[in-house]
Amino acid sequence: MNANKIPDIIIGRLPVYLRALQQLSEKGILTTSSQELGEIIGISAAQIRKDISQFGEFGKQGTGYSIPFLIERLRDILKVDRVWEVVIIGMGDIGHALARYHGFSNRGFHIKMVFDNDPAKIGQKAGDYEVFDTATLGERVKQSKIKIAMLTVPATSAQEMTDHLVKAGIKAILNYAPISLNVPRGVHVQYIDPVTHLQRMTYYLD
Amino acid sequence: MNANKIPDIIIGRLPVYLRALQQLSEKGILTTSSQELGEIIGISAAQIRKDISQFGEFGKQGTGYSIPFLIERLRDILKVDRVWEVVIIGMGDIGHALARYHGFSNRGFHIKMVFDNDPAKIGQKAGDYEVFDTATLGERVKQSKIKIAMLTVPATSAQEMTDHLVKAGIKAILNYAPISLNVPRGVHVQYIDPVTHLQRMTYYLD
DNA sequence: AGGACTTGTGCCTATTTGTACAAAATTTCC
DNA sequence: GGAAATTTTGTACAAATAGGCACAAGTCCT
Repeated sequence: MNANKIPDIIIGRLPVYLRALQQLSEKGILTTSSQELGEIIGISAAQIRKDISQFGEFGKQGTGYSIPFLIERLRDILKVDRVWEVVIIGMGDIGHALARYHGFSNRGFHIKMVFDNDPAKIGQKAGDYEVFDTATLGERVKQSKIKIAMLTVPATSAQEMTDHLVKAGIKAILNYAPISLNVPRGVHVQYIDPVTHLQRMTYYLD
Repeated sequence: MNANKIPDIIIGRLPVYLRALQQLSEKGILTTSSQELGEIIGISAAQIRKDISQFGEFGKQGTGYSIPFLIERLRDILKVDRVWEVVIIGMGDIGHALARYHGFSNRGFHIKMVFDNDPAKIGQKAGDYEVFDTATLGERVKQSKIKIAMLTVPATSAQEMTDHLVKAGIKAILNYAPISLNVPRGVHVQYIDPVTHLQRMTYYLD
């Protein structure tokens, strides 16, 4: 409803809402309620209503939310109403898997270039991409004004590559290396480490 | 200090602490402080002290924390002082990458079996593993009493596979499919979807 | 002995979540 | 056809949770 500062915890839930909405949309469903959405996602209906109402009154009493409209609003809010170009650093198994993944294009992202430092890989194909030398990373990223990187290098070189990326103007890093990255303010990092995710669950097992 | 209920948000930070400590340990460093740890991870020192103090008085004033001791305590708390057997469902690119990843064994996990439903893959090798038919998943998982699964199948079959896994006694699922899973109480799910992670960051970009 | 560090925690503040209800829209049922 | 029941939102208020500050009390080093 207002342009106040939105808590990051709410921002983190919006992509999940969006994903569920697009899934409903693909089934041809046109409206939903906070109740239904909450059951799909596993979040309370009140929380969903409150999160969404931070940005405007998108629902209608008695009816719920128009799915196409809410998708449009969320894509706008999250700035994925456009296509973001992304680079991948590191063409190991994971980088390769990401390069071949077809789930990016219809959700706001396009892989533009991929890099590795292994001479045996440079110049070869990974998915549809020619693998570039990481030595050329700074210049290529700067020139193309790309803001987002996926980092799939070994932990030992992750910080070094991060420094290069930051210097080249990257503002968002999706880090697959099992290490905490040090970045200046204004650069965002998200972590994907299967082991930390698993360890978070073992606490609750017998 | 007490055996109260520990908030999940704290549990979620412990694996990150553990990872940083093991990294320091590999460098041969024997002690650290909440200050130093906080700078590495990007969390306030007070929060780290408070989190750790939930489980006991592991530090020493003036000195900080013994890294080997704190690692031991965290591994105990998170129950990764043992080795958990894990199955992977889905031998696409990501499942294959996980099957070949060598970062599990020294952090508490061991991949025991891998599955796919594609006749062209069943019986073949994926990493060091023979790919089993998902049709045999229920029986094999039940028999080996495995509690943890990594789910790397397409979104369209993720819920169906989840139901099989739950029925077979799986209590923790690391889900790579871009879909929210419906599971009964007592079954834990962690989500890894690169797109939702990316979308969480685009909000902050220009 | 004194100074520099560092923990664990009490207290306070901020953030986050839950509850409940008026108001609006739709559906049901006579 | 219209009244009553049902559904659902958005929000005010309350409760619960999480995080920051600051300091007494140890510990180490010189």
